[in-house]
Amino acid sequence: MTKTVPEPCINEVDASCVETLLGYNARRAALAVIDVFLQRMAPYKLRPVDFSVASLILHNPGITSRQLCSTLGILPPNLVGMINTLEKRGLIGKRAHPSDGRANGLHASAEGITLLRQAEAAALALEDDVASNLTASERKTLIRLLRKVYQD
Amino acid sequence: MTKTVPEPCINEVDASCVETLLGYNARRAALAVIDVFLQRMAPYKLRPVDFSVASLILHNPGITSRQLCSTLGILPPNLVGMINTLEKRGLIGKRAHPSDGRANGLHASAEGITLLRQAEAAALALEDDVASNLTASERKTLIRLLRKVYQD
DNA sequence: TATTGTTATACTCTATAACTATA
DNA sequence: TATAGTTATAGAGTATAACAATA
Repeated sequence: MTKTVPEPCINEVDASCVETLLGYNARRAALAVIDVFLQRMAPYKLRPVDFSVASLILHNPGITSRQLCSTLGILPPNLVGMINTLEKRGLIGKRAHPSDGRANGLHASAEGITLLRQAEAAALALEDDVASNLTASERKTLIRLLRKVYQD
Repeated sequence: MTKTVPEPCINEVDASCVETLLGYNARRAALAVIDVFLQRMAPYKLRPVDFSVASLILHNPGITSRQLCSTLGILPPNLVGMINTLEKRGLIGKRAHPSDGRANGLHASAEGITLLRQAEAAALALEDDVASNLTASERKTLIRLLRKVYQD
């Protein structure tokens, strides 16, 4: 009989205690996608948040800052800089809101529309790559289940 | 025939442009879980990262800082403070590594083991709550698909 | 020469308080 | 009085460079 000697140094880390947790896996997956996003969207100078903001403006002409904040879960003070940057780049513009003198309606400019369409195509393409280990059906399921987690 | 008047103000925001993206949904879901985590784990004074680090030490006695970093995707300088805090709280301790004089083997103390077992039970309970809209099968599928996104 | 652990530090992201203009 | 947008600022999170001790 060989005596079992205790081995105080870890060769293979057992990460099952965290890998079984939804929060851990969601965060790791989100960071992995964001990592690829930052690389591939660099030509458009759009971070994930900028892209979400600009894309929502593109598809919702006249949307207000407040609506962007509540949709994306951003705090108003943190949106100001993003909007100003997009405006300085000539991608969006502010117009007087038709019924509320305090608010601005946000609209994509002609250049904004052109660039954002390219950016959206690039975003779809990078998501195809980052989800290359998933079938189309699995990807659809994944998104559906993620929405069930954070929606109400 | 009533004339269709263009409506420049958005009543219902169309967020489909971002809600169809994997990255967006993964990030929103991760933030939702982390939000609940911060509230429910406050009694143990453990943020998500602290919990992951401590839990890995508990289940891998003798693990090194370097191993923790590569497992969790943390940078070494950012781990130092967490380890020191856990040590000052008396939850973990450093011992000389058996074969590498540069490294420390990290071990949970008796108090650490007691607290971390409670914390792990609390983590499982809060994940049950945050995933209450999912069946057991859906939750298992969700975690499996998330791992396929960020692994290799 | 390469690696572990560490310090110092810069940069980004997120959160809070308070102000103005309008509803 | 409440809300939209803004400013200033504090705090948390994340990143790089450089160093001492050991492999």
